[in-house]
Amino acid sequence: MSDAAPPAKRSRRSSGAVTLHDVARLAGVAPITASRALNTPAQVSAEVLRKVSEAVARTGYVPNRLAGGLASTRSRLVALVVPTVSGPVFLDTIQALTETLDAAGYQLMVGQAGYEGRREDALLEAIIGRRPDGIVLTGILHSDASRRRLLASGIPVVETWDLTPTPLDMLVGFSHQAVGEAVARYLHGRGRRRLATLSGDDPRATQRAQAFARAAEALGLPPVRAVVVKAPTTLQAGRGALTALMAEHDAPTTLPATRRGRGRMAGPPVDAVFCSSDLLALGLLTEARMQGLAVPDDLAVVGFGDLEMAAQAAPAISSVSVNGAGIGVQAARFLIERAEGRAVAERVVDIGFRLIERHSS
Amino acid sequence: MSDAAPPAKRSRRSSGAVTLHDVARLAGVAPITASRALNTPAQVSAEVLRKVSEAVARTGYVPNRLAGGLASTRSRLVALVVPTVSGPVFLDTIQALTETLDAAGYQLMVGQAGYEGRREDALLEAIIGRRPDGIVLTGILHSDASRRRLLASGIPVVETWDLTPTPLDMLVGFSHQAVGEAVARYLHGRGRRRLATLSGDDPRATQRAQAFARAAEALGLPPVRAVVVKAPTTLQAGRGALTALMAEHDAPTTLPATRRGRGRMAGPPVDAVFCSSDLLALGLLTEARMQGLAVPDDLAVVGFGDLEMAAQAAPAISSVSVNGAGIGVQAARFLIERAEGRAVAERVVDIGFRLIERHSS
DNA sequence: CTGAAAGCGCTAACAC
DNA sequence: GTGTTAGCGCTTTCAG
Repeated sequence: MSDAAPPAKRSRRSSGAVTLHDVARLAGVAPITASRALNTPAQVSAEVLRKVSEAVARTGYVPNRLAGGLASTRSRLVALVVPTVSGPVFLDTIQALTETLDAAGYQLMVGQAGYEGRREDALLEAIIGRRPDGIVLTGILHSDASRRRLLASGIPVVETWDLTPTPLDMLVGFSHQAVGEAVARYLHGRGRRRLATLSGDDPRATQRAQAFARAAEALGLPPVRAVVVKAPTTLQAGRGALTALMAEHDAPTTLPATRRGRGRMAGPPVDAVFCSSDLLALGLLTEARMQGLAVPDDLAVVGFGDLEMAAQAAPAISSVSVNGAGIGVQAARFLIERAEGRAVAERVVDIGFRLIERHSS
Repeated sequence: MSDAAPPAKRSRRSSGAVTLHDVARLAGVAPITASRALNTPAQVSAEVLRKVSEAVARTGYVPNRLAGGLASTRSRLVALVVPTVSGPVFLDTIQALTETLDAAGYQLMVGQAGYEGRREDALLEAIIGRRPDGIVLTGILHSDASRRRLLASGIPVVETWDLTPTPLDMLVGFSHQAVGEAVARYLHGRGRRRLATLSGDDPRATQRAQAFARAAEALGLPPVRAVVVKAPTTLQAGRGALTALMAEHDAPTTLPATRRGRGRMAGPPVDAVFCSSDLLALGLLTEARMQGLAVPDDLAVVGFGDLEMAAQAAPAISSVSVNGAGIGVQAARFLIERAEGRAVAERVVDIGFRLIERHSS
């Protein structure tokens, strides 16, 4: 551009950092050639490759991915939306996601939507603005506005940790309904009759608890007592919930009022609890022991998430195990495939779950 | 540009998304005016503001932050480097960081460096390439090459969770040495004489353990037995370590060989253990109880991190509490100040720690 | 295999 | 208050 007469007025800002131009000049090639040496080394002669590498090393050049992303419409960035990072549940997924993406040259951006769903729209706008090559959602999307926005953006999306017949795009998760049913059948099979749930108030925990209650009813069991605590769940909440669970008066249930009170038996009102997290389960178990309730004899406890602490507790806590890392790996693969332009054949993966039986039930 | 004759050949790619141009055209103003309406509404007439807002709403326009960042050299992105997200220790910091940044309109990008320090350089390059407005490091930086790179990039940096006389830039943390000393003095004051450490092999845990051992020596206590496990620490590792800690033969210590064996007394070889995490402490405590060792009578246990589980364990575990959220908030503030162009007066904040005494010691 | 030109979508500098 | 112009640093397109 400025090649001839005027002293090439160094206008405007310029971050001051080394650019591809500088590298190219030092290597004695055109900028585009330097670019190719870095991005598609196969397309360039050995000689050029050597000179460019040397220039990069000498200058400490670090490519500006903002510029690259703008020019190529590929940001090599993947965004993740979690309710909060402070729950241990999604940690394995985050870890696996980061590692798998990283191995393919992508970075992960994490956003917290909170459990209220309040910030979801704002967060999504911030994410879309960065033009990520993919978005991973934990759970399925609530707001309709957000759904439309996402669809309009054309960015590949993976919903995770849930299953729905109407996925936005791609999906890797499992059925919370199936979990609730499996646990109910299991406890029934172990001779438990007075079932209860202790759940955080997030949508997925609620789904499990409701399916659990329905399955219990189908098995001919009395109404399931349901105690709900605020998400994210804590040990403390688990401890505090014992009283509510064991109270003699009728606790709120998910069944119609006409059925309440039917089929009550003598003895403690509850002989098995399905908790929506291992944290709740451990808290409950701790408190039960302190109050002289025998686990599992008086009370069976089943958790969810299969955290290390569930296995290491005394007694060891039965729990529903989900392959969180597997979800992360699969989600990353989906996105990478798409980013590389390959079409994804199977867009939905049910990763399943396992009920791990331990001493608490 | 193309205003006259040729049919303005719609060249090249164009992501297809709505751009500021489209919004401006619809609102009947120049692009820069639309830009101002969005970014600095005070500089624009009410009439223009209304028309632009309407155009944005109608088109579903989401600004391309890649382009904005490139043009303004402000990406509104902050990068965080953690060893791994799978440890609960930094979760509060991540949470607080995300929230504080978010409130100011910044996004957080998370990178995992691993505990090996192997990936650190590559990760840093990936981060610098995104031209974030700030970088938060957990711990202080090891590799010299990385230090130079970071310095050269000119990006504001906050080191956290540690203290050093030679910070790279800004710093918010606490002294691990002071922690080790405080715990040693505390246990000595409680009448414990045969001290031990159980630590992950990360640099900060090692620092605490070594300071603990030196302080014990200064107090005239026998050599401190040191058991080291691989980071990240787990409950399992804590359980497994009991045997090594209680073995009668000499375990490796951090003191010279000539001092070993001096001052040995009758009874169990160890009567107090300082663990580098609450996970280790809880595992140790669980195993001790199973083997019939009374806590705290036979064995005092102190953890680190003050996780909820420490307080909720039975017996409740004494622990060193660090204000992880405070670290996150302060780090975010530092970076925001810098990004807004304000100079940061005090560049180092010692956030301190508290030893929480509970039943385990 | 290498290069020149054009422009991704936005904002900093000046004008008016 | 608003517009014009010129890039930010890179990569695509098209030509050798």
